[in-house]
Amino acid sequence: MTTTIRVLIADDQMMVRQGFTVLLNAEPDIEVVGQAVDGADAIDQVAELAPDVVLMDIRMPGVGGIEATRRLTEPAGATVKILVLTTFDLDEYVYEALRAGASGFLLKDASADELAHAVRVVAAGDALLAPNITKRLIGEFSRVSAAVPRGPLRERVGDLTERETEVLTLIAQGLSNAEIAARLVVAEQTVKTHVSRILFKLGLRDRTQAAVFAYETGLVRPSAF
Amino acid sequence: MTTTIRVLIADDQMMVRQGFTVLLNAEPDIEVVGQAVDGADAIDQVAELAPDVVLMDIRMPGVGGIEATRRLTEPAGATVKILVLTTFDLDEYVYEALRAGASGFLLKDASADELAHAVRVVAAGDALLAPNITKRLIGEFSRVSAAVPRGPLRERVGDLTERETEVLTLIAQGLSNAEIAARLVVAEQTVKTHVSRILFKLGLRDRTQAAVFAYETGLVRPSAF
DNA sequence: CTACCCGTAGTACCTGGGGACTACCCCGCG
DNA sequence: CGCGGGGTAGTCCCCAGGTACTACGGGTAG
Repeated sequence: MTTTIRVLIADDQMMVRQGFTVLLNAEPDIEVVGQAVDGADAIDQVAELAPDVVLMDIRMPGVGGIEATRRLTEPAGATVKILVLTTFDLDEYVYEALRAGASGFLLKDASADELAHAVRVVAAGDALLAPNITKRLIGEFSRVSAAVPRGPLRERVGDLTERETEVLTLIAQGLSNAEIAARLVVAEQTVKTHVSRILFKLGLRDRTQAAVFAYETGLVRPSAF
Repeated sequence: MTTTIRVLIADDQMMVRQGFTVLLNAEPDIEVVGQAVDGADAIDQVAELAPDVVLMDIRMPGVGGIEATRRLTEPAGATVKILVLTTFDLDEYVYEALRAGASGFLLKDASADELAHAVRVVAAGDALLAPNITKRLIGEFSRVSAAVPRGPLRERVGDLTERETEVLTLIAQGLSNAEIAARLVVAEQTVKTHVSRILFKLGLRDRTQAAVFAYETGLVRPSAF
């Protein structure tokens, strides 16, 4: 914590690299230990210099910033934090970068203070986004994870026993009775009994409706989106 | 930008209200115009005072902060921004608050500077989260939306013809072949042909898996409620 | 102690769903 | 002009899935 934060700057434009280097070296607790001109170079230099934080531009020739971020954060033992910097705040970039493992996302018009603060935050293991990006992320998050299942349907799930609920979730994964039986280590007929009771209790006709029911009530959720 | 930012503070603890009031009134561009002791009070005062930003505590007697946030942001014409403040940063609170429409989420241990900065950010229409919360949100976002966005599954839907896609969505609503036939005004056998081709093209076994597929790829979505 | 629920499992039966064909019509494209 | 793909539809066949009914051991609420 008391040691200086070692930073690597990856950007294809020399002016940008030098500008940020000057800005950051002005901070007593931050030291720019290297510069990289593209993604491949960044990966090499990270291996060599072991910086704490990489300031990563997205638009770079050859291996881009997002791909480089992915490769730097992919390995299990990776400890380097990536702070993505870009001129544009296109949604795609942001989401891709975050999925790639970036700890932060700033626009290049950020002030020197903000930049230094961001470096400290990500070095501490936290994350930081430019305010308008945070807003979009929240919006996206809400859109994706909204749909709180609290309807009358949801209630009916409560009528099912624990075992029946278990079977229902397996039905909702597309498993056949035989597969469910194998999974639960019971006879197939037992599964059929459960299935029948589930359908009866929920007032459904067949397993397909049961699967739909499971999704609609939020018992199971789409693993993506 | 030039006008002062009008802030309402909603917290059941008087000490907290007064503390924040003093802190914020020290800022030249921020003015605390009112205080509320619980969610219901906050809703009333917002209607009366029309503040730009509400500092909202989550734990309050009666109508809690999250419910109050929901009611304040629900109406289409709502312009007030909610900045949620809490002592604890439990995940559930954060996600619920963001879904409820909050623009920001800070811990009460934030510095005066951070608080004032946060008020300005949300007043400007952007969003802001405490760093460690940002980190968790990013993690959650990645987890939720990373899985299969551009995966092989999504592509495969493209192989289906228009009619087949139509049939698939009906399958995913739990309809039987006969019902689908009636809906599309064709013979049941025609539906069976479509279903067979759908299963073949998608590499699935039965209509239940097809329904699951439809949900997983986002072709159909849980209708919420 | 009795009654009930849950999970288990069996037998017998019926049908909707799905596979494997074949076939026709229409339309757009080379 | 012929060819191919999409949508339609038919036949034959088989089985997974679902219904109905019975049954039994274990747990627990009354």
